[in-house]
Amino acid sequence: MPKKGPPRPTDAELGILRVLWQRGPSTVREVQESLNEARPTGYTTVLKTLQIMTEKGLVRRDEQQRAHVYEAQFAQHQTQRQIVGDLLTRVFDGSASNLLMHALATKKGTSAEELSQIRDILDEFERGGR
Amino acid sequence: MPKKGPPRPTDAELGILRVLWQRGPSTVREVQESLNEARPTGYTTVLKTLQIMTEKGLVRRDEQQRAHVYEAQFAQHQTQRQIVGDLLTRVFDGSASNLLMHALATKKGTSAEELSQIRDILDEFERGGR
DNA sequence: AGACAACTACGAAGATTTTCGTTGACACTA
DNA sequence: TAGTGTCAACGAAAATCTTCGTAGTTGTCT
Repeated sequence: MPKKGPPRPTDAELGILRVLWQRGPSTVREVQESLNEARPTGYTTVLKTLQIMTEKGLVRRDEQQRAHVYEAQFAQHQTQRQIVGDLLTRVFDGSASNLLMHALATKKGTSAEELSQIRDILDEFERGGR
Repeated sequence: MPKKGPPRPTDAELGILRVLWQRGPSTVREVQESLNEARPTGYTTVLKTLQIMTEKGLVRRDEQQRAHVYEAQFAQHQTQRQIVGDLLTRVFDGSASNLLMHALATKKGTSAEELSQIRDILDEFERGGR
């Protein structure tokens, strides 16, 4: 059986996904203008990437309107989970504690709030864990 | 000033780095045989990648012996930190708690040991933190 | 209808990544 | 010294990623 998950998005694709997650379903123009604020990006560049992403199944396309509307196929948290899972095995030998340690190390200014938030996650995971 | 950090290793490069971190300084042959166990990889493929990695500064090469000896330029934890830092900003908007949450979610079978280990890290980070 | 603007589709170029075949150098051995 | 095996170097092919120019279509305005 072809049991295939979605491919890992590339850097450019991830940039587009972030826009779609933030804005919701959007036209090419809207995505392009959003990306343009951070970094100059041509219209056809965004269009082409979105077409490829459609082929890959990373986004869905609604062709009802003249300007097609694109929407992320997977929720942000799903994609985040996939990417982290991949990283966990490829870079950290599956050790979540190792991962966290390095994550904290990169952020000198981790707030107390964030730390207690992490503890909450641990508590919940321990309790309901399964 | 050209203040440039090392480039993010590609997938194939990361596979080689993992071998070098595990084995220590190694010849092309040794790396190739090690990689071969997990996935068939040609000798010249490994050699070429190591040459490119040398150009990029990801590995150092000792040409004293006939069979050159390669060594990772950066310690494993340095590279791990770099990769996580990159991921944190590109995928998680800098939220370490978010990152951890998704990391735990991918691993159903996170052991109690691992959880307490994470707590230890938090404690230490909070104490010595900054 | 004619002109104009916005859009999609197509193709291709340039860059990077990954793989491998071939060549020539070097060392060991019979 | 001739033969055999191992090695680095080189180039190139295949795949993927990223960008963009061009063409053709559709909708709108006058």
